[in-house]
Amino acid sequence: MSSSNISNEALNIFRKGLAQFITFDENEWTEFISYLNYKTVEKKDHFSVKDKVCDDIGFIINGSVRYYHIKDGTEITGYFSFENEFVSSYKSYLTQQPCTGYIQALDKTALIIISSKNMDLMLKNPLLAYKMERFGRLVAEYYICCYEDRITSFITKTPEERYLIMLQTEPEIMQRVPQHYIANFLGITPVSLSRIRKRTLVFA
Amino acid sequence: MSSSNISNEALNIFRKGLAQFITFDENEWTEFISYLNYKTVEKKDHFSVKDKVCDDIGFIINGSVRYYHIKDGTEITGYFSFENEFVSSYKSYLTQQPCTGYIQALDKTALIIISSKNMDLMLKNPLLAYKMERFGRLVAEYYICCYEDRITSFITKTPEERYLIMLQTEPEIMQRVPQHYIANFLGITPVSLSRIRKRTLVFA
DNA sequence: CCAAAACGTTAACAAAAGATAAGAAATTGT
DNA sequence: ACAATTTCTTATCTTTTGTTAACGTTTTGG
Repeated sequence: MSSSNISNEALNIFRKGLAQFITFDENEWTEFISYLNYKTVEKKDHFSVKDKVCDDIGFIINGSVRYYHIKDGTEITGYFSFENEFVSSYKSYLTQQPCTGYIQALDKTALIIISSKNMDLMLKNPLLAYKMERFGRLVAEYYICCYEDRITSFITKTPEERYLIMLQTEPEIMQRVPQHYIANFLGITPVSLSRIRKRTLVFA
Repeated sequence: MSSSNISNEALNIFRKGLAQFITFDENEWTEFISYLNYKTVEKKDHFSVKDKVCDDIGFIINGSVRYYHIKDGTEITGYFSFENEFVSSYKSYLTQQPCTGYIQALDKTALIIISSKNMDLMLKNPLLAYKMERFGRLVAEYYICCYEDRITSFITKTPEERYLIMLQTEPEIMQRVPQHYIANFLGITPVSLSRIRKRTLVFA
């Protein structure tokens, strides 16, 4: 894991990615980027670890990560993040409580980082406060929608249905991550997913 | 379903409930409450219905509601809200897309309502905009934490474990809500929950 | 390039959950 | 108070999933 200055290329990618939520004028942008850091995480290294507070929210410039828990000595992968997405152990970041799981890079991953300290400073900086509150609101609302869908699928769908839906709605994830992580994500074992695949005979 | 003016008692309950997220000075409060409505929903009536946009977010003064989907003609209850909690079909409210499910009162329920139109107006009202952005952020972040926990439990726990944890962490819900709704909430059938209860022999 | 590790499939068996139906118990509405 | 409805349990049977282990393939790391 290394930190350094941020390239203009990375900043431009970030600015485009943020446009989904908020845009800055030049004054604001200049101020905003003074609060950012840059970090790279080598493949298999960890972005955050269990029992430590996750102090950072990251925006992935390139690479990918998974979030996993350990249960009975076995890793269980709960979600993934890819380029142009945020990654954090949100509950830990937001509440400053220790993480219950790990975030690990699946590839060498480059991120722009907003530390919780810098986020707090921006929320107190008159030039940025309003926009950062709004930014935080819109990002949180975006994730609420994602999470709501996911919970609904656990409640109303069978594992097989969740798999078939995922094939259609998230073909990218299906191709980029190992199948046993997908199984965890769907809430089943890798063996069970292999059987579902054989049963449904839908190979994308 | 009826609307009317809001009693001071209800407003005080609301103000206390909001204090978890945000406080208002008297000027702000006077302005804020001019955007609120009051509504009662009779037992078994609906707060929001499938295929219509959920235009309201409600704060429950008293009563309770459940959120359910219909799958193959059967109702599947996804969550509950009680006194001093918010209720909405959040994704529909936030994105202005039609609901995928129903929100129904379990008892006669009284709510203070923030319509999405009034929320938009407050977000444009200079006296309130900043605080409402912040309020929205904090509420959304609160729900992200709840949802994250729930997804993690679907990924890492068995139905039996989820039941036992729920007994400990949400005894209130267990007592107030019919068991077959709890089963849905846990992601299993009512018959299966009955078996788990027999197996574990833990009756609160 | 080779050994080790990781990954996916399959099989066999056990455990759990789903589906359906029947009946008891509790609640509700009139 | 009592009939109707809802709720919970139980039983039976089927389907699915979990568990463990074996095996072949692919990928990884030196």
